[in-house]
Amino acid sequence: MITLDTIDKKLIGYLQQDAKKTTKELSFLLGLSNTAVYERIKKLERQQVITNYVALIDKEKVEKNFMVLCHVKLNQHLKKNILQFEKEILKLEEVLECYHVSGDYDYIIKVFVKNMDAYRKFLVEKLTVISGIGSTQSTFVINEVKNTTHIVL
Amino acid sequence: MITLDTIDKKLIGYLQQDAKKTTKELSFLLGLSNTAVYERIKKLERQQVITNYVALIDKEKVEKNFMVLCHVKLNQHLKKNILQFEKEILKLEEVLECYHVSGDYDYIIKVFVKNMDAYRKFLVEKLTVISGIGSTQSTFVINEVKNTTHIVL
DNA sequence: ACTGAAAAGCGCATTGC
DNA sequence: GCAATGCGCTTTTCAGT
Repeated sequence: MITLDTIDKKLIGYLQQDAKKTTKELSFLLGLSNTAVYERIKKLERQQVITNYVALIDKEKVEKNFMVLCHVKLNQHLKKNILQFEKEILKLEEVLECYHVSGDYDYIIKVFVKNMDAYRKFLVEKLTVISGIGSTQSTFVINEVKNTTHIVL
Repeated sequence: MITLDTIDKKLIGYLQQDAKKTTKELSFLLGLSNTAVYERIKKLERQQVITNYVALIDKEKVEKNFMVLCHVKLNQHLKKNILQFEKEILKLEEVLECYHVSGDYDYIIKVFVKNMDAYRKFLVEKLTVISGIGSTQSTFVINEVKNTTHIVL
């Protein structure tokens, strides 16, 4: 079992906000030595608490700011259909997230495309061609109020 | 208007996968010199195409892997209610994402907590105390099939 | 805009406290 | 478990094309 003390949690918090912070800066913020901070980061990486470091981009600036939450229902809950659907979804680059959920629908997927036309194309050419899909229902995002990757511990 | 050429798009792709890649590695991958890559990255940062660099963590390892998609309906669509709700949501650390959406509900929020008990507490103590909220409907995530921050250009 | 080389700063490993 | 040293690499700058 992994146990994180207060300093680890603070450290993870800082790195979730800015991965480019140097150990020097972090050691100042945490009131620790350079080496201590370095060892803690390496440990968190080794334990796979920190999985990776990524650049985040502005979706508007790259014209991928048309976002849709699409509810998907399979027509039969056969293991074969489930595995097939999940395998195909992983391949679709327009789908950033996919969750198997409780309730009326089986999956909720988050899709990013350029505009409505691109979405229509995605729907007819990529999503609904997956075998086993019963129905879909698209919920369009009018405004992104909040979107962060920062999990507060 | 920002225009990105093929090299920029490739570069953004690499950095979205691994922000720790050195300019040396990138220059090899892109077939450019160190400085050329460096200048392109700096330009993308200046243009705010790349907004920031973050560490991603394993939600299971930090015990925040109980995820709920909660649909929220306001009782009246007054500008006052909307602004109030959006302001309060920004403050809730359990809410990582919030979208104003079309359809039967007004907002969909993505919530990360430890377990069902923590979610119940979040619901009664933090979410439903926001004035103007009409109703909520919680959709529980059974399994995370896909979750990436990588937008393919 | 790209190249190449040279300076400044940081990461990383090691030593000793 | 922390401070200090030193090497190597990376980032950053600069002159030149």
